[in-house]
Amino acid sequence: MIDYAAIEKKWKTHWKVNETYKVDINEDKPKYYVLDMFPYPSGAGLHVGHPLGYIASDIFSRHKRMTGHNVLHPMGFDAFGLPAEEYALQTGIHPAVSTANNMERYREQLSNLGFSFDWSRELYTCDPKYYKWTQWIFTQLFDHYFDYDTNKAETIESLSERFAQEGNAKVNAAHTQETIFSAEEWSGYSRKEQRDILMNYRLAYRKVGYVNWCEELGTVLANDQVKDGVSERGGYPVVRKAMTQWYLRITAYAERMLSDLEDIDWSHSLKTIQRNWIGKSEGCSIFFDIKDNEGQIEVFTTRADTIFGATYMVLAPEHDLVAQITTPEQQAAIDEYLAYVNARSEVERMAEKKVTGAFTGAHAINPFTNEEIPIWIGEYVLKDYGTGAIMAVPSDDDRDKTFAEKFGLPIIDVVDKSKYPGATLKDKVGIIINSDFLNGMEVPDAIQAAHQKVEEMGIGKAVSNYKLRDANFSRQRYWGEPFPVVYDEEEIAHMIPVDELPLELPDTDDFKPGRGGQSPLARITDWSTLPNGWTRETDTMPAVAGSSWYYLRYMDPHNDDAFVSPEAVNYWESVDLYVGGSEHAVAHLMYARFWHKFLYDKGLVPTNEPFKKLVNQGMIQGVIEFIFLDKESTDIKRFVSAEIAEANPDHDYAKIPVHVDFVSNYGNPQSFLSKDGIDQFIAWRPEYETAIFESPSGIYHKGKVTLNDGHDSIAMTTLSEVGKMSKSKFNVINPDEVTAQYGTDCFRMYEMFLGPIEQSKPWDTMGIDGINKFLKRFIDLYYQDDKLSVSDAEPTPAELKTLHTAIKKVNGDIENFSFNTAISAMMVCVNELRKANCNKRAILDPFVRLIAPFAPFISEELWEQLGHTGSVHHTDYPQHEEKYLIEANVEYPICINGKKRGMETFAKDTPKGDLEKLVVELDYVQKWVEGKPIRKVIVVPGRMINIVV
RNA sequence: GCCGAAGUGGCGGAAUUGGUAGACGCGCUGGAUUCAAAAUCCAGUUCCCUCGGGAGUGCGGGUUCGAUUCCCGCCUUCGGUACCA
Repeated sequence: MIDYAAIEKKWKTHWKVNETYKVDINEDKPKYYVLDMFPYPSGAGLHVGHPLGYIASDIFSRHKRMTGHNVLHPMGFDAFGLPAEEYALQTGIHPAVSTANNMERYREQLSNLGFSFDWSRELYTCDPKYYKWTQWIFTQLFDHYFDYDTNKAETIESLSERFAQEGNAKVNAAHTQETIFSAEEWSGYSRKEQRDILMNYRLAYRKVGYVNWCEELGTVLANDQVKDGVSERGGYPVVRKAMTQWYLRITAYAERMLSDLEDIDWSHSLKTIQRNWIGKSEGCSIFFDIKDNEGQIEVFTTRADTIFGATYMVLAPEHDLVAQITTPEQQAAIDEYLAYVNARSEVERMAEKKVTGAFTGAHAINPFTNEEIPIWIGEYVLKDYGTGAIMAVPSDDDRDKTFAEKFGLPIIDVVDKSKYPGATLKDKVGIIINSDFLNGMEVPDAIQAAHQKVEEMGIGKAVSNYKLRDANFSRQRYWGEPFPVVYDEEEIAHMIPVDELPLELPDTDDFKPGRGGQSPLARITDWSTLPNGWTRETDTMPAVAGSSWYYLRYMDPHNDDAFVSPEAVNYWESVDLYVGGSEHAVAHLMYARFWHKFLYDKGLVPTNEPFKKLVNQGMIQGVIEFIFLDKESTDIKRFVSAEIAEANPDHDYAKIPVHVDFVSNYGNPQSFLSKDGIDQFIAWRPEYETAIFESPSGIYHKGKVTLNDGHDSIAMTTLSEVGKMSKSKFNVINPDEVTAQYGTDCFRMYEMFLGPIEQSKPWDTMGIDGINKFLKRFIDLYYQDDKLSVSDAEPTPAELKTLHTAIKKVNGDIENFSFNTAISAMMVCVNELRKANCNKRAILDPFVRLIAPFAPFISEELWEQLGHTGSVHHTDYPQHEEKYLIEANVEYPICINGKKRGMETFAKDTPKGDLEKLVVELDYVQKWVEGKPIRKVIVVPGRMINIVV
């Protein structure tokens, strides 16, 4: 009997002392970079869901290593983040302390799972040595703009020189600059004015944005801290508050991020998510004149063909023109509406789609009809999409139609869809009517014709628009990277030079927000105010900052002179295989691609994309168990079991989650709370000490059980629902318990055996004993009467065939990330070797190496017992030899009209023609044919034979 | 609504290019061993059946000698996303 705990301890120490998994640049071997997504070290520790991807990537890494690659497989922590700060607010424990503790726990748990990380490369984002370079990359983004003509980032100095020579009219760059100026005007601007204009071109820039502001809590809230328009904590109202914040101009890279998706090996679904998120739409921008006003309204539309049906316009409530064009008579109505909009949070706006709006009193001129059309404002038009203004075509757009109907605005039909039954307003089909020169055209042609006309008239041009928005990069929080930014007396932003970085996060013990929703850093005035009167930026960066480039730092983690050395990055290039959850599809994976492309433009990295291949692992879900609280019970709380609640669907019950540790038959539909379970529940939730627990089996009250007839014990059945495994759902299963019982290797293989890696599935340990038995039988092959017993006899052809079949299958399956089938191939191998009583070294020696990536501890132990020195993980992976797989005979299934009727064995080299004749003469074939003519005999060599009658 | 993924025994799942449906494992049934149990081992296990067979991969069609696999139309579940002009 093998002592798993002892060998795990032994080899963990051995690997650490001997630096078994340490890796360095080695030009003699092909490199391979395998990366797991950066974990956030939460206080709850690892649960059984986390390791799923780590186990898969570890098996893959070990396999790559054993097939001659120099494998970089690092691990570290995404250590800045909101949970640690919230925890600090509740407990007073400094985020640096709780984060360090959590990381220690993670490190321990991860190394217990036998992962082959090179821990000498560990990094964490809250380390000043690391965030020095996060800050430095930010300063680089600040110093660059994106030029659409060169299609890459260029220095801001070169832009400044161009402005001095020719103004900005011809500059084709990503920007938020609203005015056009000449070279002369530029030279006439003050230093402050020039810097403000440059700010509108920088890749890291400041602008006014909106945050979820909660007055009562005095703080800014993240979207997921807001529920139904009120704060999750306390339920206080949340409004939108304007604040000047830092943004990253990710939109500049929209087109490149979209087209480069073609070249990377990511799942189809992930690419689609990113494509939709970037949301390219092709259309046309058109300027509308405003009656009695010099300004113009620019709109973006994909349906320029419907412009004859544009009977009014709508601006976003935040649109800059609103104040200018509102007439005195309408001022009150507009003010009232703006107040209403401001009181509504983003979330609320999305949740209830009410039709609201107000008339500005102003009119625009439809450039095609020359009609005056009213200008409204309405919250369904978004400031950040397109131009923040639309031409409304109520006859051909659902939202415009609802709006027009509510406010009594005119509707002109411009598209005849009678030829397209079933087409909705969204479909771009039909024949144009009531539209002058466009009449009679099909919609797609009319769109082209309208674009051409718009350009001829000089009132706009065909453009692409993207749904993607620039990234808000400011957080009014403590636990994040400080911006390397100081402001002078004119509020001009200056970057801190690299030799003065890192700008360290100042220490404090007060994590409450500063005044007016500022970051806690704003209260540390001796830090935020400099001796010369300049001030520091007091906001901090979001968690995505550190995770946007960490994969590069692993290549050269201790470098104080550069974010990564050219030598390291030219060797390791980029991540060959990235494994992680699809929940990062639009945040982390977008930002990292954006940063990488910027660094590529600067020549600082040799590749255009950071992650060549990406595999999404599924989630391991948990089962959440509930009992039902009668909402009408007030004095004495009354709980009922799941079947009582089900029987009374009209009664009002609250679903109360129960900690899964108390539940008997956990995970089964018949899960229940026994008397002990109820006792534990009450100990856990003392507020229910006096509650009554009612089930068909009896009643529990204050520790006493009254049983109903026919029952000998109480069972409160619980409702079982599959859901996310989460601390808040009380259904977290910790891997430590499983590994203690079965051993780490068993746990690793069981998680892989559950099914395809990309599929989500609920955790249950029902089948773990199958893996346990398999490992025992595997080890038993090597032992006789508790002693190692391996013979040097020649293996039989059958034994070699068994082994090489497994070798072939396992190699292929690992490459395909199909670990469940690789394991079953090894199971088949063990079963067959057992039947053959095989204990031959020539078979068992390769088998240890074959299983090594899956079961690193057991294999290492057996390898040593077999008398080898050196780690099994540094040996060569077995490769199959075709000669052992060749069979002299083939067993053919014999089918009549596609139905299998029997099996026949023929020599492998029997000619097709002979097979056809032999088969037809078989007794049972004759019986099935019953004299009917045989139309055809199909022989698929090595596969099957089909007789068609 | 839109986008994506997936529907196969009692359960997790397998079937590499259209070629033996249900590998492997769990569970269950029977047997061996045991005073007994656990553990272990052996055998069986898609469903129906008149023991000849018949049906069968979400449902309904189609292509094919042959379809879990390809095509058309639906249904269900899960995940993402949402006033995107």
